[in-house]
Amino acid sequence: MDEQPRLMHAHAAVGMSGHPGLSQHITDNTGATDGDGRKQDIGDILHQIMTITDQSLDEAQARKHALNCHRMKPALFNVLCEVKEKTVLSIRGAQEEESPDAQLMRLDNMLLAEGVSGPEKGGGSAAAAAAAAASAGVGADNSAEHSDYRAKLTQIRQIYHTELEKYEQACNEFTTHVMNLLREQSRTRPISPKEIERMVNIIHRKFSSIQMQLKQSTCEAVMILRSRFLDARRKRRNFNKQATEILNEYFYSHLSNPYPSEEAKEELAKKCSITVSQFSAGHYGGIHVSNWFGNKRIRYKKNIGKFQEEANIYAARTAVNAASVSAHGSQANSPSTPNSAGSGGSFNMSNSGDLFMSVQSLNGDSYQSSQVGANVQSQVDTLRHVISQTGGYSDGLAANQMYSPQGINANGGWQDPITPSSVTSPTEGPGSVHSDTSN
DNA sequence: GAATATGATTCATG
DNA sequence: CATGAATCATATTC
Repeated sequence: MDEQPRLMHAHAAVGMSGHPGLSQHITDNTGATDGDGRKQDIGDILHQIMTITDQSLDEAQARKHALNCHRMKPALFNVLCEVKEKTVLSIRGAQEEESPDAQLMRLDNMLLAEGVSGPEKGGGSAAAAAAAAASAGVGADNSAEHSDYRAKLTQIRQIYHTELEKYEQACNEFTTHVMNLLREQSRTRPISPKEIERMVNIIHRKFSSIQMQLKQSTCEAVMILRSRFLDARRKRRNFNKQATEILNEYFYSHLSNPYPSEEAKEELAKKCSITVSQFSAGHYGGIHVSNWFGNKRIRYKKNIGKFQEEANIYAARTAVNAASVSAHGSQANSPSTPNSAGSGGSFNMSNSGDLFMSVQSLNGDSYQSSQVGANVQSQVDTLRHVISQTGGYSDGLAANQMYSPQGINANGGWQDPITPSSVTSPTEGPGSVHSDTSN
């Protein structure tokens, strides 16, 4: 393929030689002699070609037609062909690969992840939402909370798609137009299919760069939208009363082991979100419940006294529930163990109360054993609370005593449930309470 | 507007 | 990876 250019020098020379006399021989050329006439002819043609862009459309059409029919046309065409081939050769190879490919990929991925591009709303929304959620690192929240977000996203998606379509259409139109033009021109000047293809490629590249801009701005819009909503989500929104009550209920009725399983969390989340009204509807997920329990545990432990009242309240409530559920057994109204009242204030204080020892061991068992144990434990917790309430509620000294967090550590409450052996009285002084509750 | 409550996040740990 | 602990940042309260 590289050998061709050799032949062209001659022709090129002819073409070149025509130029100098170009402007002089515009007059008629009909009866010219061989040498002079041809030269003049060529000059004329070339001139016409050169000036064709300056003419009006009709004129140009007419001229074009005239040129096409000219007897010199095939020869000139050949010349052009060869010159072209040469230039094409030099042009070829300058096809740089697209560098913005990576970026485009990123944009595409993001759009896909955001659910902007990709499958349409219908079946795709779930996957899109999942992808979005996954990318956001936020659990699978329900859609209620995000309806606004969804709506805006849909809006963006629509704009994006219409624009994309528009671009696509424009691109196609333009491409076909150019192709037609080139095809038609290929009768006049040499245009290889490959060249047309190249042209189309160029056009496509141009349009794809436009598309990239579109994608970029779409991404931006989505980012802004999301950041806004993410911020909104990040902003603290308190659980409403019902939810906190539900959570507290669970917490205090499982005080000795306030670690809800995944299912329990889910259930709690569901329960909360169901009983919840408007603004935070659907804002509950396992994550929130986990957060809540995490915070609750640590804060409870940090300052048990502060939560005492609350504990009593919820304990009583759940006790009532438990009672109603489990036939009887709510004779807790009779605080048979006054001793336990004091320690009862702090459930963890595991003083020397036999009851608590047994309870603890019970707990220890229940950790490993099946749900039966859990149930029993729950009941035990409840009862404990009731006891503490009925017994220790009146005297404030209980509240004072329960400040000692040693109870938790001592009886291993949450920390080391499996080894109740640590129940043995702690050597640690009660003074450790105020370790750093300064917050 | 400071003080407190509280949900979320981050980081270390086992 | 779930949890505890510390911390952040906002909401609520006074």
